[in-house]
Amino acid sequence: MIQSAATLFRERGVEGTAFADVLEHSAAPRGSVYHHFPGGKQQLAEEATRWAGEAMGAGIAAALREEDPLAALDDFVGLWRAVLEESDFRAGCPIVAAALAGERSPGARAAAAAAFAEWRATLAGAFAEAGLAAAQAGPLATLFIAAIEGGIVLARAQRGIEPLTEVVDELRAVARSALA
Amino acid sequence: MIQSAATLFRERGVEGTAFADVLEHSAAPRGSVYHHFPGGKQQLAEEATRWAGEAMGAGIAAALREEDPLAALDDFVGLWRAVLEESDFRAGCPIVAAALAGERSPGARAAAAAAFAEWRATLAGAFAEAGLAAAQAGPLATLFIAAIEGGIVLARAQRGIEPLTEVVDELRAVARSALA
DNA sequence: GTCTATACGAAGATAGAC
DNA sequence: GTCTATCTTCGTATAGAC
Repeated sequence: MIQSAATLFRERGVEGTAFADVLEHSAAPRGSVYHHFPGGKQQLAEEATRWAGEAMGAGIAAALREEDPLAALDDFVGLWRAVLEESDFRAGCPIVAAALAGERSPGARAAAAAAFAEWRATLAGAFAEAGLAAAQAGPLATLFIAAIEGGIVLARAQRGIEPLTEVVDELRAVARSALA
Repeated sequence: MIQSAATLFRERGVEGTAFADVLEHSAAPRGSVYHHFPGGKQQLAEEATRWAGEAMGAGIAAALREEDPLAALDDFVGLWRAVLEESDFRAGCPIVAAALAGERSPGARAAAAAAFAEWRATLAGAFAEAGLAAAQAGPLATLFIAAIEGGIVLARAQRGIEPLTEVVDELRAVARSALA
């Protein structure tokens, strides 16, 4: 159910996703929602964001453990490319959706901030391991996350993969020159 | 009224903004809404997005006409910093909000794509004028837009300006080395 | 615990008077 | 053209039976 919520947040955003949609999508029992989520939609949004953030963070960490940052970047963007194209550019990042959720879901926003911070730390660690000074690894990690997320937004807007491709090509060049 | 809609989209997104909110914010006459916007909320969202996109595009073009890309970047981000801090990090980019609007506002999404494309062309032109090869100016412009928009999302999530500052510092370095 | 039914409010859209 | 009143739909949340 948390998983379903995260999936729907990708396409419709937090505000645009109704409780009934989540129930339908997850085929969960209708009557027990407020048993498991006494905090209502706020709580569901928060837990879904946290779950998605940690899942993606684990994926990032695993990739960076097995390969260098540049190879991981390619893999990661390949996944995004698949998500975008398979959804006809309707699906985006659930963490971005949560970050932009309004006052009605403050918990989701906080969970999004935590996810971004975790990703940044992981990526910065990998950059440092690859030889970058600590003071440079952090900001570079922020650039990577911001640019990729922004590239996904642009790709969704124009319903084409090119913006993300261009962003990643540029990031690759930046990382190469930074790590050189 | 279009202006009010764009303002509200910044904070609440397209789905999160109610018609009544726009009326209240703009102090516009209640009864004549469907006179001016027979297409309802879809039409309002589309026109507000187009208006905001053109206004921001004009600002970008004006800045790039008077100064070099690096100086314009600083000015532009200074404006964003003010918007973010004055709104306590609740306000973001209305074009991003429109890009993430669901199926219920396809016109807004299209207008967002047009805005991004226009900005990209303007910025790429400035990079070319500054001496960059045409084949490199376009992708670099995409990186700039994606990274800044992503930085704004990150800043809103963590309610702090640092992500945007870091992104811009990195972009400045990238542009310097590209234009060198 | 899970179900159905429903209360309550919000939001988009329309009707008809002025 | 602009107003008030209202219709309908939808969405969150709750109540009470099983």
